[in-house]
Amino acid sequence: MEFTRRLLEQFLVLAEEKHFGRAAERLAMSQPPLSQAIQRLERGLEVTLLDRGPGGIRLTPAGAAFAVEARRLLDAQSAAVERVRRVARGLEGDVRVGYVSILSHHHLPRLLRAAADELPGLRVLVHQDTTATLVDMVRSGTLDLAFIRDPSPVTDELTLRAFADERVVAALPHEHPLAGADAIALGELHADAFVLPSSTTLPGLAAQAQLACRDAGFTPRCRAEADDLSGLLGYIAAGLCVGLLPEDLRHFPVPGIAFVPLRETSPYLRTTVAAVHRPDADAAVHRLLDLIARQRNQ
Amino acid sequence: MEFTRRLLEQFLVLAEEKHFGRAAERLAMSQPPLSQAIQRLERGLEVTLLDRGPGGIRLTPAGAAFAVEARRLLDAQSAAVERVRRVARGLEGDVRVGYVSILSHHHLPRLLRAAADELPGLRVLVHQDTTATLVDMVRSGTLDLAFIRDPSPVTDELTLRAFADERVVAALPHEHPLAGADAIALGELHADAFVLPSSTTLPGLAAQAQLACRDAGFTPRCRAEADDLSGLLGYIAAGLCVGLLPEDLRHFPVPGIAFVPLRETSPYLRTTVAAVHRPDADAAVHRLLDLIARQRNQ
DNA sequence: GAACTCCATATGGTCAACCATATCGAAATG
DNA sequence: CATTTCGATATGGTTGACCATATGGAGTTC
Repeated sequence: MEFTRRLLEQFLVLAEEKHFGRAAERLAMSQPPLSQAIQRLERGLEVTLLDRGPGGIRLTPAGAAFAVEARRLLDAQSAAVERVRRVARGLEGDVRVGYVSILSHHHLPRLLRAAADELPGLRVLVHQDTTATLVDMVRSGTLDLAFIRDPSPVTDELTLRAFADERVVAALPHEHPLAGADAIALGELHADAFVLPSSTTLPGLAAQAQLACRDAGFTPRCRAEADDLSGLLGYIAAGLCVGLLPEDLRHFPVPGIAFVPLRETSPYLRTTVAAVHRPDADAAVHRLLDLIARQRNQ
Repeated sequence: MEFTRRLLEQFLVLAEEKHFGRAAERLAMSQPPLSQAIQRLERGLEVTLLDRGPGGIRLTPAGAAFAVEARRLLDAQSAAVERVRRVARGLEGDVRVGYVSILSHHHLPRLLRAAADELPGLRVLVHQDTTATLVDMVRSGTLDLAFIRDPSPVTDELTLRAFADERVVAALPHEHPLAGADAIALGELHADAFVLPSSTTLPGLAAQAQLACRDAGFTPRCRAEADDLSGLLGYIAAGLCVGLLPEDLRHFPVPGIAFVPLRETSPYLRTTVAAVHRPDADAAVHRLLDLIARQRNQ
């Protein structure tokens, strides 16, 4: 016994019409095969669905129940097909997204909000980790997509898309003598203690800071390293260190910290946000990437 | 495109094995037709379900989604069949049951409790009305089953099953001089005012009371008629009337009323409870009737 | 009782589903 | 480069699903 859509439809029409002849007409077929189809159905279910009285037919209670179930089965099938097609088109489903801590306050929430608005069927599962680990997870397929601050460790078969290019600015405690300046030269910080992103979490940003300072004629005294954003900002807000950080942190006002632009225009004082994914990423990932690209143009 | 159970099963096994050869083996078929079946499925859905990489296959996100949906569809089908069969066997479904008010305190709740225990899948929809209306509703198919006190109006094609035969006893206000007696003769009430069931609601019981009194040598003075049980009992408890009522009302102690057996053994002083239904009633009704029959033997 | 209604049965034809065997082609392996 | 692995393709056969027309048979109606 197979519950062909056709068979279910035949029964449903018959249940409505309560008349083999009229039902057959609506089904664009002749009456005898409809009789046979319903008989097959009843034999398959081992249940009598109709009371064939003279002058027409009536549904048995089982028949009425099956009419409901048949409708449900048809709907369930259509829904299943719809769902699968939406998943295939990337309009529904799960996307596992990784990100580094430093993006958690601005770029990530912006993306999540946009995704929720424009791709409400998508479930974005987020995971924070170090740059290297994220890249490995994308490579191995544990993540579909990762947002990193620094493309340096991405060398091989992965696809990389930069989507924000920002200046690095000085992050100073409010009590720092230069905290009120419009702009400063990096060299003015040569005597300060620095907090740097840990080289495992954000290798690129840490290295860039070193190089920028070298170009400015000094080696930064590194008092602390921090794994994550709140660690970095904590040291600065506490007045213990100064930092060199992407200017997007401005969007997230932290009490006790002033962000001051630098006069230098070195490539070491610029930083990008990039999305990494496997080139064979599925449709949902591409939807997300498109969304990012569109956002950038706004 | 039809979602044959076979086809869904084929996909599910393949999704588990991730290998056409092994899946085909488990499905007791050779590999090529399995390939074709999956291709048909993909063409039908217009969705790629598998990534055929060298060294095996992987499910696409849509494929994974469809695996879930396929399992659901199969389960839904089985559930539908199960449900319909249970309805056909009378283990599930709705039964519309009518009853007269006088049964509401004892016989009906007993039945409902027993039904809930032994036929938990059955939904019993109850409706209270007069005897005549109930019988009409059963005849017309508005009700499946009705419990009445008095079979008199059931004359035609309906089936009747008596399931309780009880004495009629005197219902006296506590302050009545005979309220404390072990038993009384009906004649002792010849001077009392009576409350009788209304002749529309319970025609049999009203007529029986009249006849019993006539046999005892007097015509009862009827001070009141009541449509329902609380009306009847209300008049008695208020001390305004005496009544002749089925002894099952004892099970429902009413403050202010004493039930006193009668010495007479007239057929007019016996009353039955009966179930009425159409002879072609469905399985659920017969389950209920069987349940009543079994209860009676306990 | 003749005509009619309505569903069941009988018979036959078409076609797609389903399966098998044999073979191909691409990629990985040693 | 030969071999192996693994899925796709080619070809052919069987079967059941599905439909049509013609007919039967029970019950109703005039």
